[in-house]
Amino acid sequence: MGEDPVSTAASGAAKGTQTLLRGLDVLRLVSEGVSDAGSIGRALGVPRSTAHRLLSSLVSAGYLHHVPQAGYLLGPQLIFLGQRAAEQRPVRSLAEPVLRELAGITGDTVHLGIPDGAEVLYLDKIEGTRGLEMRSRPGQRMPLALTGLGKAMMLAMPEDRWEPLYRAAAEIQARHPGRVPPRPWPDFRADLEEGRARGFCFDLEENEYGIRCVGAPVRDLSGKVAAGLSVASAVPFMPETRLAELGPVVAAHAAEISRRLGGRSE
Amino acid sequence: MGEDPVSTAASGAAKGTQTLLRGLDVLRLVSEGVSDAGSIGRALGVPRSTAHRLLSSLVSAGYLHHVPQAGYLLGPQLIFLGQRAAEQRPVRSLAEPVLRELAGITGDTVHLGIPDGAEVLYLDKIEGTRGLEMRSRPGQRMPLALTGLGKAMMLAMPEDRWEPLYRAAAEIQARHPGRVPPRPWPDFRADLEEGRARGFCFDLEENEYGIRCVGAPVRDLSGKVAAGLSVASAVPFMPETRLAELGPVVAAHAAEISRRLGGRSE
DNA sequence: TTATACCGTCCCATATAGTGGGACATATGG
DNA sequence: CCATATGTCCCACTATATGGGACGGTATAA
Repeated sequence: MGEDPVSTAASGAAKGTQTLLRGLDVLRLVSEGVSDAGSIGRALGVPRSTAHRLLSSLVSAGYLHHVPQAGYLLGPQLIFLGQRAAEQRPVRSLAEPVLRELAGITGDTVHLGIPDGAEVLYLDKIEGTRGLEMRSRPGQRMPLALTGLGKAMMLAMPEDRWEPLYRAAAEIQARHPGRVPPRPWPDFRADLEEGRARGFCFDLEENEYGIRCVGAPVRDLSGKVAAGLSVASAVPFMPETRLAELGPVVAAHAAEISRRLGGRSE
Repeated sequence: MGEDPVSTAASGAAKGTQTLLRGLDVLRLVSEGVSDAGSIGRALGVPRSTAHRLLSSLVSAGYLHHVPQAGYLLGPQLIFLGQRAAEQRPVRSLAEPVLRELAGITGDTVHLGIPDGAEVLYLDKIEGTRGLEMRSRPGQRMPLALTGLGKAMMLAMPEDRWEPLYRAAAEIQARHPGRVPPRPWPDFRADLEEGRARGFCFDLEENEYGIRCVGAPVRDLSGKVAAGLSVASAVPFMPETRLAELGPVVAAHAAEISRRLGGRSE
């Protein structure tokens, strides 16, 4: 049938193992709240019969949970694997206590991410105590140039990578009509250069209206960028003066994580 | 070929969809640190060729990450789904702020779990500030009768379920030589009865040497058990006097979660 | 209340889709 | 330097997933 071009986003014909990929797509659908065999079959373009078989297998393996007259939910095995996946990135475990301390000091939401191609991959998120909720989640991806976190990492990259990353981001943003358009390249570049000089950068509602943040890069012992760190909050909590005093604090915590990365490798 | 009987443990012939189940087994193996196609094929009883095809598919779907000359790691998609899986349990989101407060007050590690058959499923864990690390993880399972958290939930169950749960736990424990053997049934039962009268229960190094904890059950609006809550720490931080004063605090927080469950259903 | 639509579950003939043996290039270690 | 091991690719074979359909139970509509 017709494929909606928005679904699996990137690569179209991922080769190999149809059954496995279908099963994984079932997980994705359930994570989006589709919770009965009929709808899942429809979304996948397969008969209910097939969808049901996949669902049963996933349930029996603990990847899904089936609540009799309610539907399917993501299962405990995914909670477990998700935890493990996060732990397998050494940066994440090393950084966690530092993030927690920073969240405690500032009261705001703290993010940790690593660069992955032209995107930032969110690895951890410590909620602030102001009770406001951000859309970001660990495991999520965003173009590097569009977030404070991503820009923080760009500060520690060679300058010749800036423009391609900016272009990639602008292109993606252009495909989503509702989004905030990125600022012009010269401004963007100037902003990054200022940031590099200071050691930290700002995001003044560029990514999301109403949210401001301060970020700084984490480097490994060779000096290359290993991760990024940001503190985010709603505009009323983030006046210019606070942004300015938060900068060095964030940079210091990023440096502390860098220091810890120097220890053991495992 | 010969199957080692320890591998997939529980259910033998899970019917249906071999390919999918194999793929999921690959995820499990990678989570255990097996990180190359050869070993994975061997552990699964399939040729490298097949293992490689599964691995590639999982990589292309973002469930695994492949580091060229190092091996396979759990991928970002699992971090994302794990997060979602935890959020899809309403208890977890409702309880989190309460857990955090309790962790703040006590300085110790706080666990949240729900009953799942004869086991407790850990849903959330807030680390204490004493810097000691416990083996428990969200997504993990343990027999109900062997943990403070599990016993807390048993307090809110009908008495006729106590003995079968105790037996199930004892049986499992018997299969693991190194573990602490459970106390005799009459003692266990008496302990639970005292606990029910008080509204909270203790775990005095029954599950793990050196760890003591205090737990209390969370009930839904119909009065049935919905979850359990426990505060755990090392013996030096948990003298008898502290256990006694912690009890009512834990019970009060459990009650607060129960109250919050009364709100909306979604 | 009765009627209807939908869901979960199971079965089975068909051919599609996964399988696994093997070959090749590249990288690691002795 | 050679030996070992890993990622990658190919292709004939058949084991395996597929999907049409039927049945019983449950919620929603009439």
